[in-house]
Amino acid sequence: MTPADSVPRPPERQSVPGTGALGPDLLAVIARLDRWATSRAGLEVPAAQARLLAAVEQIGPARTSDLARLDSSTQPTITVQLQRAEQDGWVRRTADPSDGRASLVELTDTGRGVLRDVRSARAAALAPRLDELTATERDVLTRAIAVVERLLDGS
Amino acid sequence: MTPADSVPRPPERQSVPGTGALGPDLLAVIARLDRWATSRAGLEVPAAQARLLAAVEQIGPARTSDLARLDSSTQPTITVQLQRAEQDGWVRRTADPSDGRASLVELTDTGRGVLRDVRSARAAALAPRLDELTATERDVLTRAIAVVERLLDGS
DNA sequence: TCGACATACATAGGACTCCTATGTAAAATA
DNA sequence: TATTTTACATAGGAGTCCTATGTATGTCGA
Repeated sequence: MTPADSVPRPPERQSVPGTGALGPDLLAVIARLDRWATSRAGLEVPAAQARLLAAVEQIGPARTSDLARLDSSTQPTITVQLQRAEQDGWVRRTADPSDGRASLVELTDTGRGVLRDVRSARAAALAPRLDELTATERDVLTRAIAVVERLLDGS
Repeated sequence: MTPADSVPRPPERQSVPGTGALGPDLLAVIARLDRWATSRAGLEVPAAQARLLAAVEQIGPARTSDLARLDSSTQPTITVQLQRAEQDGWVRRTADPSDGRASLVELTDTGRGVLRDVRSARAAALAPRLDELTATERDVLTRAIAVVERLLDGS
């Protein structure tokens, strides 16, 4: 019988012992940062379009449903966003030679340019604040990015 | 003279020397994480309402415009969200004794309960992935949260 | 080979988010 | 006290994103 057995425990105060409030804190702060940066970048490109372009760039010629999965979205949502992006000439769709139901989506040169512009607008919005951080703090952010990517790619 | 000094550097590849692609990378990954977590938490509470409750909790009895500023939002947006939250009994508004135009918003007990539930749902959504990380990785995230908070509070 | 089921995408409808423009009343100021 | 400013409310519209459902193609077993 270990001492722990005889000590009455207080009720569990966290549903997930070991991680504590890390999850909610992390989500709260990223939501704030997301809104902060979005409101400053003054993007002319709708956010969902920008995310779509980044997704297409990342997984190359891809199907609608693959893009939906990458973006934690749904197929109908991506279908509609793809229609807009195609109309704007930002992506190109070709029939999938191996599957008559599917099409493959890829960026056009225009789309690549738009994506580049979006990224530099975001960089510009955030840069002044990043410059005020210490090198150590920036390093923490860099490493955190890698951690979150690993967390997201877990499945 | 250190060896590093004698090594020819490649040309700057980013338009923001010193910060590199940190800004866009950071924003891209947090947007992904935000969507991922939101889609899994299966919240019954709309996201904007949850953010509002957290804001009210954070700055206590507060005015509409103070809440808007905290959330990088606008006064009309917060006004509407407050109306919903008040109808649901999540916040209470009292006249500001020192200013007839303003009212002070605070959480009700119900609102506090809702906020607690939202946080535990988010914690539960993220916990399995956080548990797969190493202690070092979780520590990086904890420190990154503090860094981002400092960055956001810069003004 | 044909029917049944699965898969990939399209369409429809609705809830939610959030902005700009503008109105109203109270406060502050000249 | 007249003017301007401030705090909040209202209106309208663009965007986001989901579930439900329809259609066509692919796949598989009888």
